[in-house]
Amino acid sequence: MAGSLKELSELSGYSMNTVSRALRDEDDVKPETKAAIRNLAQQMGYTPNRVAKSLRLGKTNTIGVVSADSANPFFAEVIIGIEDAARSRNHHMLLVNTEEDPARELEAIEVLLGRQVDGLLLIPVCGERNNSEYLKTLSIPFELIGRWLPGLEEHSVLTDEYEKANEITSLFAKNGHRDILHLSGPTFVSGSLDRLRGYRDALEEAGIPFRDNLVVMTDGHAEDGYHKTYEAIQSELNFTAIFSFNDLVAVGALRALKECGYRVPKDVEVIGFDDLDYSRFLHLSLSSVRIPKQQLGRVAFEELYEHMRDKSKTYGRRTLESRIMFRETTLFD
Amino acid sequence: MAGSLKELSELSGYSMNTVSRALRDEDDVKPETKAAIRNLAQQMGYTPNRVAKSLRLGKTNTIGVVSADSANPFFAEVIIGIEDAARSRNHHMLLVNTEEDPARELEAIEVLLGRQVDGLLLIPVCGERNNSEYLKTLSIPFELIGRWLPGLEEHSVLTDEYEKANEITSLFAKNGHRDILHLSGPTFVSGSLDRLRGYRDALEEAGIPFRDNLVVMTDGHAEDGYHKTYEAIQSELNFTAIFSFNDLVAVGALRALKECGYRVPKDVEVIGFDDLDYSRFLHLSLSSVRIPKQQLGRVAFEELYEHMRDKSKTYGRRTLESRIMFRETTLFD
DNA sequence: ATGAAAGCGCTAACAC
DNA sequence: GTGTTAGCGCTTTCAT
Repeated sequence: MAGSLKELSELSGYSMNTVSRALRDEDDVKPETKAAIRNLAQQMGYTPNRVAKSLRLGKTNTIGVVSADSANPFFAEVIIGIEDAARSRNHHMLLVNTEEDPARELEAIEVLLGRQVDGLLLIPVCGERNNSEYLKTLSIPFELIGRWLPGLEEHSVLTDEYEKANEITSLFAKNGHRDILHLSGPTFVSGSLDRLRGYRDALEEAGIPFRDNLVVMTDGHAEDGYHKTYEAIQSELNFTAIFSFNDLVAVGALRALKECGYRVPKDVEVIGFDDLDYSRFLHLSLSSVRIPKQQLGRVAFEELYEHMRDKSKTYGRRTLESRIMFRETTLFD
Repeated sequence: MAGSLKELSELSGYSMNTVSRALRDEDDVKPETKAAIRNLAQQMGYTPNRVAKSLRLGKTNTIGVVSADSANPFFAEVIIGIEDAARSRNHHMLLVNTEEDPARELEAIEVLLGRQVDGLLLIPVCGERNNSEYLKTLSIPFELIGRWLPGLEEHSVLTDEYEKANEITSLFAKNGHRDILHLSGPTFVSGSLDRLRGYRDALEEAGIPFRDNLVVMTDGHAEDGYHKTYEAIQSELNFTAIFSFNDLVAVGALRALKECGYRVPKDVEVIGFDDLDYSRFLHLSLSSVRIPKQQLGRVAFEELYEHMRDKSKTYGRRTLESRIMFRETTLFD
């Protein structure tokens, strides 16, 4: 396997330079020479060493992807989109997970820089101890996906979460609901805030007083959705509709409702967010907001790619549109 | 940012060699020298260039991960496990997706080799047109995860799928079921075969004749599970139990059963496979086989790591144990 | 159309 | 303890 230009040079009788140019199909090499060299290369199964190339060129054709939560099916889809776009641009992806830990995120970025990635795509850790200040000092291009960081809004590719949260809540209100439980996401995720704001503003617009205890924070997973809903019911918190931070939490909530004898959507209407693949096939197909997950990844990469090609390009926020899917857990359509 | 040893050398007055050794904390450098150099490095925010290091050392501390289906929550978990183990060994991961396409897989491996990865972890495409012959010619270590390839069994880290499939089917049989529908996985996934064999052998052991039409192939996703189950019911295929290839398919099946008026588990018992996170929280918590997904990834990496350290080490198959979780979609326990 | 030589940033072998 | 030198495999001037 492998081999090197030097080896090819010795075997072919041509200089390393000519061999290099021939293999890269430059056009100032005589066709016959080119053919001979390429033949030889093929024969000995030569594979160019991209590490050497990267060192020489000061460019690795590699991006770093720093994900806060890649077990989440939502981000798994986003990452597929990134990979897809990267591949079509001849780039690769070093993937690092942070488990929502800012220290790990910082470390990840540093080590990726050492590895000379050409750009960075992050699903960043939000909340108090975020790395926005550090990110601002970076000398390579970077984009944030599905989340935003104060002062770095222009670096984000987002969706219309506020608008959809607002719309959902407004619809509930129009349908006569006054006690709408919001199973919110963790505060360290910026989307939680956007969705909460949408909820809150919609209530205000509908003239319904906002009530603290109708917002119950979850960690964004099914298990917590289940427990928090269960507890809410036990504590005799009355509600007739649930706007859930995401589908996972909604699945847990549906389970708790069922165990407590509530019928969906008759007694309680439920809507999720994200629209995961299987949500449509649940016992009650789940109403949700369809976010273009793969596209989020693709757009983020393309945006990053632009900045890698033109370092002077200015950043601008991108917002993709999502769509509310009305299914069996809600009554309206 | 960045800088280089040369720069540090000039600024500090020491030779590049000394600088290099100081930064790597070798012990034949005078403590004061070391301190001075490290200080300076810190000051100017020096980050060692790992690309240059890789070239020099002929070692990248990077593994290639070739996944056939990383949108699948099952493999998403596996990949978390890989990443976790890799990180603790100071390795990184180039992730490439193949979408079950052997041509893409081949291309992925080739380009990863060009990138000088030290080892390869694959969730390989199985079936007719697989790349097992090519894999055999590889000069770097590799491991297959959760799937096997003929002639490369020793390179796999697997779970006891056959045994659990057998056990499940036997339990159904003991419970009096004679018409057990198996929603099988696609033939291009080796696990489909193992699970099917387990089903088949169990029937034989129980003296129940195997019937072709009780095995319905799916693509492993919820949507197909739904459609295939729906069709099976419409075609008046009688069955009183379903052994599903995985949880996703089972979710689809549960939906179809509900739409057709069957009650689970009274009319039809259902069991899945894999035990995804949210399966416990479905309307009916799903009985399933809990596969240690992250551990699968971790063990595979450790196995690979051993081989990267000692190229002469012989390969041996690893089989991890899974566990059947009895929940509400089945009657036995 | 082809070749010679330099250099990307690093580490290792060998000297002193 | 520290310095000198060579070289990993590649591309890029600059000659010829």
